[in-house]
Amino acid sequence: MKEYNFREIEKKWHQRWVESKTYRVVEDETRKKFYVLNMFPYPSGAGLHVGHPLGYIASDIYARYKRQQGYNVLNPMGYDAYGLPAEQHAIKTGQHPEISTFANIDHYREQLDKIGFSFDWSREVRTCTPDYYHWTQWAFQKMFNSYYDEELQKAQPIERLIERFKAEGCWPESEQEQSDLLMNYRLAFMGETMVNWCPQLGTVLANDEVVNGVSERGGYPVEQKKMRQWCLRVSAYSQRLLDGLDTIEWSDSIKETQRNWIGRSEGTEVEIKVEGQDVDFTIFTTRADTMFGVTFFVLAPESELVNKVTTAEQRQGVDEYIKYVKSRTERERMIDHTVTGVFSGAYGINPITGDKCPIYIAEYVLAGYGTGAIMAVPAHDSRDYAFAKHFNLPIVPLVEGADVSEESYDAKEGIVTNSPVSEEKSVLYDGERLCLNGLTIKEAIAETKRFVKAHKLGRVKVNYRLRDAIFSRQRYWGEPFPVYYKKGIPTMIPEDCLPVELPAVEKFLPTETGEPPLGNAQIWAWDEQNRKVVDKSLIDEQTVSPIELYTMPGFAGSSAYYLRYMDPKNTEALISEKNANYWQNVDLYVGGSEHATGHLIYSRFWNKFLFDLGVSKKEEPFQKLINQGMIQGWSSFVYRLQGTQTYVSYDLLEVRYDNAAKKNRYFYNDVEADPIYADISTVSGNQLDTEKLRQWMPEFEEAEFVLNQQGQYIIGQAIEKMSKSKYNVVNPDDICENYGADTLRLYEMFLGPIEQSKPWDVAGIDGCFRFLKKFWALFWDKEGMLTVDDSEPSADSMKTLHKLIKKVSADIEAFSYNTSIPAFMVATGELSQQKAHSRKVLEPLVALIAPFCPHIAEELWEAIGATAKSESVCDAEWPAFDEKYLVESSVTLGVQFSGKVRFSMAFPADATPQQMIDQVMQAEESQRYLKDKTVVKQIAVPGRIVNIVVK
RNA sequence: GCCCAGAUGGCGGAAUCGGUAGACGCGUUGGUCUCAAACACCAAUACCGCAAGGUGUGCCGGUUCGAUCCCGGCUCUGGGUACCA
Repeated sequence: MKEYNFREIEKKWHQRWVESKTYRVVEDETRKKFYVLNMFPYPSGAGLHVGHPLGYIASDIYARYKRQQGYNVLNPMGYDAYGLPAEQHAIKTGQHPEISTFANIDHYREQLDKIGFSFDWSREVRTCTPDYYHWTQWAFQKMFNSYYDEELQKAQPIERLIERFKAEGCWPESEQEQSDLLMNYRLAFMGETMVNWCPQLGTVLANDEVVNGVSERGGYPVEQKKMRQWCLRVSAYSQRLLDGLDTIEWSDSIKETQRNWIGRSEGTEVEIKVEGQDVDFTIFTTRADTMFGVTFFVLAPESELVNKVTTAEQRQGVDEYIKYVKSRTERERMIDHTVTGVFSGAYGINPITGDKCPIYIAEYVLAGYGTGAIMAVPAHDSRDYAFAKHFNLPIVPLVEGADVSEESYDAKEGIVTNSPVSEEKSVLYDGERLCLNGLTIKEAIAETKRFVKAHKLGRVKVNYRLRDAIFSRQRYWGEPFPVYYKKGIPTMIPEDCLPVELPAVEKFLPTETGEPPLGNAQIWAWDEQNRKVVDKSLIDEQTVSPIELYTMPGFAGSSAYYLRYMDPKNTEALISEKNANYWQNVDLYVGGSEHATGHLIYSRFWNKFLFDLGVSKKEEPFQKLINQGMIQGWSSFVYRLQGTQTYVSYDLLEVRYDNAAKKNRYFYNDVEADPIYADISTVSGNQLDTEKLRQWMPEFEEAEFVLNQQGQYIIGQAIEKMSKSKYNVVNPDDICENYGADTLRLYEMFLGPIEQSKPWDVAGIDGCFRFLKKFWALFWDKEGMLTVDDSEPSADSMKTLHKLIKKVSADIEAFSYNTSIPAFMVATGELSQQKAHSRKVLEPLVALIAPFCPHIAEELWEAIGATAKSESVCDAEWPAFDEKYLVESSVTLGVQFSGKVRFSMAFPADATPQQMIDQVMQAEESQRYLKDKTVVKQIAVPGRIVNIVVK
């Protein structure tokens, strides 16, 4: 038999695809488009691991399938090339980050090419190249020059706002004041905001880059700091970001995550007067029904009101408290929820009851949400309750039957009472008093809103948790801002001078004076007259001004890359009108769910802005989203006795659970052993190759091992995310080498549902490889000659084929690849049994497997001299399903007695229920189940079941 | 705490409409081939039982002729989020 020589086959077709530009995509108005996209990778030094291709393979199968259906499929790939690891590598080695980044990209490309993707590499983008970040800078400038018009609910040119200010007579004289005024409206603006400052990384971080109070990358502590930063007014789009979720096909869980992140809450703002002072403040509440239960007010420590309100006697205490709050890191605040706070000395007046209530300052109220001030209702809010108990403040229950002696009653269910307790406790407004007694909580909220609105005590307000994104970073390896400071006023470098290229620097660390790394750049000033970047020494504060030293964050370049693929070489625009109209938006986007509150929010925001500008043609960038699960790695541990070079086999250790640290600790003769990662290459099964470990890293050279009785060193194992630092990365290269790309593709899909995370396990890979060999064998006889002929296929073969077409088509549409591979296996077995050699069966079979295993498909397509006109199987028509081949004359069904299946029986396909029942009642097998029994009921559903209920 | 998803053999996982639970692969066992091993191929494989038969989709209950699937109540696991008023 002709051998399945995958190495030769795959090499041949990789060359062929490159030579004949098989995957080049050209806009073609006569064909329907389909846009498939993968989240582009960050090219890390560790290279591609087996987790990366999971999503790429899934989308490649879909792309190839759509292409065989006749769609013009755009399936591009590129690199998210700016990032912290490259910068840190540069700091360590002094080598420019571009060098390591490009080297990593080359390595990625080499690995990707082995797997046989149908990417159109002519459209590759890299976020760090000037021709790409030109348009990142351009979009930033557009945002700077736009504001969000609340009436039109869309972005508008800032000039319109200026005209309006002029018309209303509130346009200031000085340039500085004009700039300050507009900064409150621009979609990209400079703001003095509390930022997540990471001292170790020397930069600010966005909310989604902070996880559990430490930086996502590196895990360094993060503190709150007030800084002037570039921000994007993402919050302006809150409602549209929320509404858009209903129009896209994403998983419920990721939509829900985004809804929570946007955090819309409808509530009421109420104005509170401070007793004896000419100050009021506004509180926000979603529980307007509890106005009668307010016993104190609380301000956030960062609130500007704190200073105004604090009385002289309390000044010292308040100052000390503020100092204490500032000293706490984000992390400490998150972990430690002990009640802290201080009395300001002032009292606020409850406009509904007329009561005066003390105003406290406490860190449990956040400055960034609502108005930074709350009314506290300890009876019905657990946080207020804890605070009231701690400071001995009164607790007034307002819901019938609510017992608040032990804890607050937070539920929004029940009948309102005590509201008001008496007439004196309710202020008269225009002859009306608010009275909520007897209403449900829902009704009471609505009634209070009406009352507050009617008597101008406040307003109904919708708040969003979503914050504006901080858009500057104190780093080198990012997009430079196309901004200079003319007399201190941020000014845009003219659009036609873009891109402003990242300048060269000697050192990638911040300067000695604490400026960001770009402070090291000598040629970094803007000459207005000559319209170019010049040496800093020329700065004269007239026509030559300093350029921004910040760079843009990681999400800048990744927010609109999908648009650039539509027209990657365009030097005049981000995309041409023609290409934008043709490709519209991404039909299928594949990537990890970990981007739910980062990239996938920023991208939607960015696209909505470009949509308002008319550049993007669809309001939502990604119509359908599939989140591939993570492929986890098996991490291996060896256990080193503390203070020694002795490593003890896992099975000899005593494991104790440390409740305080919430982790296991290991002991050998009461000496503690620390788990240390060992590289998976030093391990086979659960045993360590001690020699390999000694050679792996110098720190193990002197290692001594305590082995178990069998003379083995057993390792500890854990399933974790694949990561370089855990030494559990399995790369796809070895699999390609040993089994071929087609087997790898098949196996990764066969592993389980695409959206599910699962540990990498090579155990089943042989099964996939065997299948491909069997599939290959369908086409050749013992002498290695083709067996394909032009004979008429048997009915059985046609049935097998069409069953397969139906199953595979439905599976691909549903991204359920793991179930279509078994279908191929079964069909292959059947066709082999049937000795099917007819071209009419085998040719469609090759077309069916092409999306999964393109190499073997191409080879067979060529070998059998496919009659279909397409040169490459990539363009082979997707076989049409025909029901007629599946029509059966009889149907075999399970026969149930009292709901229990007893035997199976063949029925004519067109039998009526009565005929089926009759047939069962007369059947010999039935008699034993009918004996001595009474028939209670007879049910038959054609094609489904027969059930005879007996007693 | 809140939100979301899930729980099926020794393992990964099928069952897409409420109708024969366990497809397919791995593993295991037996066999063929071989001097032998590997490869390959064939057969068996949910559990208990010699068998007839019985029990089985995390647990308890419900709806139904019939429930892995629908409803109510739990338990556990994974993920997200967390002073958001």
